[in-house]
Amino acid sequence: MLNLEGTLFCGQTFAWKKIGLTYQAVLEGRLVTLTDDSFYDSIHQDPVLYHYFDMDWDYSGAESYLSTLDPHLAIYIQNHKSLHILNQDPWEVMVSFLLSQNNNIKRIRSLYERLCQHYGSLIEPMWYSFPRPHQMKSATDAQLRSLGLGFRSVYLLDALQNHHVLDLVAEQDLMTAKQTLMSIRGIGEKVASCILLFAFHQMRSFPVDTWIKKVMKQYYPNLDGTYFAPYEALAQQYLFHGIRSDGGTS
DNA sequence: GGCCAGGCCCCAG
DNA sequence: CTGGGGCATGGC
Repeated sequence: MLNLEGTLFCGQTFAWKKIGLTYQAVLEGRLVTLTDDSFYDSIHQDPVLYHYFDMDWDYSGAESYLSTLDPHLAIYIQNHKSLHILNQDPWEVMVSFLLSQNNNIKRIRSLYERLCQHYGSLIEPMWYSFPRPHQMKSATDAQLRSLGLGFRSVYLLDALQNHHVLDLVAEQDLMTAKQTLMSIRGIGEKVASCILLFAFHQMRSFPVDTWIKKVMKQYYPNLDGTYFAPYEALAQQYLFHGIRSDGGTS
């Protein structure tokens, strides 16, 4: 029983909107509409969605392991059970998390949407695809700044010029892949970890942002992500989503 | 009206 | 190599 709202709004993707009881986003060139009730019908009729929602990974096994390992995680997992890690497009994830630095999720969403509207393709009235690199070829620093990217503008321009490194990353081991990604201006340790997790499903990845720093300091002062091995990424998602939506566990 | 946001770059020590 | 200031912008 996948936690659809949690999965779509825990900060791993910025593409989805909730409108009434429906969840909508443009995915691979078409508008997808889901509801909690019809979710399983939808994904079983659609291999693209089935893979996007990562239905074949053993989430309940990992949840059991983490719940037994740690009492704080047990609470967050109970409260938000069955968050999945999506299989997203690497270019889209790279850009999204370039925009994420020193920024908040609301504003990341709005920047993401502006990029779609200015450079993407119109799919249906009001709905645009996320732009492919070739669609942004003419983008200039001034233009991107006028959309509100600020200092992140030069990072996106560098990513545009070097987007082909994503082809290498797919073939590389975790450490090498991270180094490859970090060769792009504006991609450091944290953003690289997010790309490896959200686009390449590296479940050993453990992105550390300001929220995770806080929660690690409070609950695990002498530990790092390896405490949660081999499910670092899933633990990270529950800690991040849990601390932001519930606050502390006690 | 400051403070902060899914950080990173750069430069001083 | 480590620490900390600066960075664009806007939601709160």
